[in-house]
Amino acid sequence: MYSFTEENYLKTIFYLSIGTQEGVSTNALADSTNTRAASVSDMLKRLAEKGLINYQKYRGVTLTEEGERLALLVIRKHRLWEVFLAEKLQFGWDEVHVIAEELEHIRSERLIEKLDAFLGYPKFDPHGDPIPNAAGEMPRFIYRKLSEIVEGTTVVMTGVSEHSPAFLQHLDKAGLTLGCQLKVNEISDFDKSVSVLIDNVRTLFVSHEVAKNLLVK
Amino acid sequence: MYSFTEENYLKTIFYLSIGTQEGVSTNALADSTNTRAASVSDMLKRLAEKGLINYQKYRGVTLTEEGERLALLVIRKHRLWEVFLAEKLQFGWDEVHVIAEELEHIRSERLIEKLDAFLGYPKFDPHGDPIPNAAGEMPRFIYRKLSEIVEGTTVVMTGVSEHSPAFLQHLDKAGLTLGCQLKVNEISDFDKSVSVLIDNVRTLFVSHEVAKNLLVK
DNA sequence: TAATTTTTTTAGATTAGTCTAAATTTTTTA
DNA sequence: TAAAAAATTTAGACTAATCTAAAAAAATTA
Ligand SMILES: [Mn+2]
Ligand SMILES: [Mn+2]
Ligand SMILES: [Mn+2]
Ligand SMILES: [Mn+2]
Repeated sequence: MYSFTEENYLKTIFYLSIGTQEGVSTNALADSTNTRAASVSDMLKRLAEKGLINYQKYRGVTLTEEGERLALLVIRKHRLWEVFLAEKLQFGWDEVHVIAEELEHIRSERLIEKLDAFLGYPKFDPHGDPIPNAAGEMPRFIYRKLSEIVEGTTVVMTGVSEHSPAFLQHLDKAGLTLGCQLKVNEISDFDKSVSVLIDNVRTLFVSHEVAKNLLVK
Repeated sequence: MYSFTEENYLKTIFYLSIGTQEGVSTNALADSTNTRAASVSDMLKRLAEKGLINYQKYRGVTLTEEGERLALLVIRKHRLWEVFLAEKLQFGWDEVHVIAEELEHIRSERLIEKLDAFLGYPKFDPHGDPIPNAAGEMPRFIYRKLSEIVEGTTVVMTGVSEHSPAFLQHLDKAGLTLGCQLKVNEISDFDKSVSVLIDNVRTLFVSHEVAKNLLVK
């Protein structure tokens, strides 16, 4: 059994490892976990001891196979609870993350398997992120950002790459939800803002900042 | 915000206080929390400091009003989660307690109010125990034990005073569930076992040990 | 490549919660 | 009511997770 803290470190290393081969740096971990580099060094020693990370002093860390499996099981629990909160308890997609941060540490395999069944074996969480399976495996989808789509193309909104309540509430106000159809009418030369036709019914201007964080397929 | 450990102590003091005016002893707490008396003494000092218990050295403890309110809020969460696990996830009433021991510490008022609504504002948990309200108030019902019912009387099973999986599984095997009607046919002079007519259809012999732990009205 | 800056690790403390062993207080017994 | 037993508290240590300050290593810059 691993502590909440250890599980959080594994999860953080997993997220910081995405899209890079290099090890995650001590400072990056200190930033993400709101601790100091010294505390991170201590924890890395312990996680290495337990065979969950590959760690050489001053060299950064990567997860071992077992470490990644554990990280993905925590992420599985996090995302399943988010689905529960959003679909069954009617929480907004901007509210579910903080609560799931606590629920993800509840230790009962049977609980999570039954929850999965109760939810109808969802494949994605409320933000469009894929849910790992019970073996700790997660399909990797490669989506493009709305900001990279050329004029005239029609795409579907499949996810977000920014999960802050402020951003998600902004999308709510704009009426941008997962699954909506987006036709890129025009991209402004001036500020790269995007004019999009939503679900063939209304036109919306999306700032480049927002477009960068909308994942589409 | 109080720690898991502090919440567990409050809950334990609450349960050990039931049916007595006297303070709860250090040893009783050590037994119930699987710690040593010395550890309990330490914790009692801290809880007293925070105004959650009335504590004088060597005299045992009682909860203050605030301490009792907090204990009842933890119990509220525990019992609501038990209802969720039993009714929505199809866990047996013998399985829900251990999982609820973890879930009861999730800190989100909105979560528990939404869970309450989702469950249809249940009044009792799967073992027949009443669920405190959001203000930390709990109705007190006084039920009798089946072992105290005189021959010829008909009663309804409303709860259990023993919550071990072994006992609950035993009741499952015997087909004794909350709400069933029990007519006391005969009480044995020899071993105090009770012959009961269940829901007017079948007769069952219930040992005194079991009868003592069945609450009826 | 030598000096400077940045990053990381070590050293030494702190806090919550726990322990064992010893001291103290209360309760029971004779 | 004094001695013995039981219950409780104190003393002193330990572990996990954190911190600040100092030392050491790596990376950058001149
Ligand atoms: Mn999340
Ligand atoms: Mn977490
Ligand atoms: Mn319970
Ligand atoms: Mn608990």
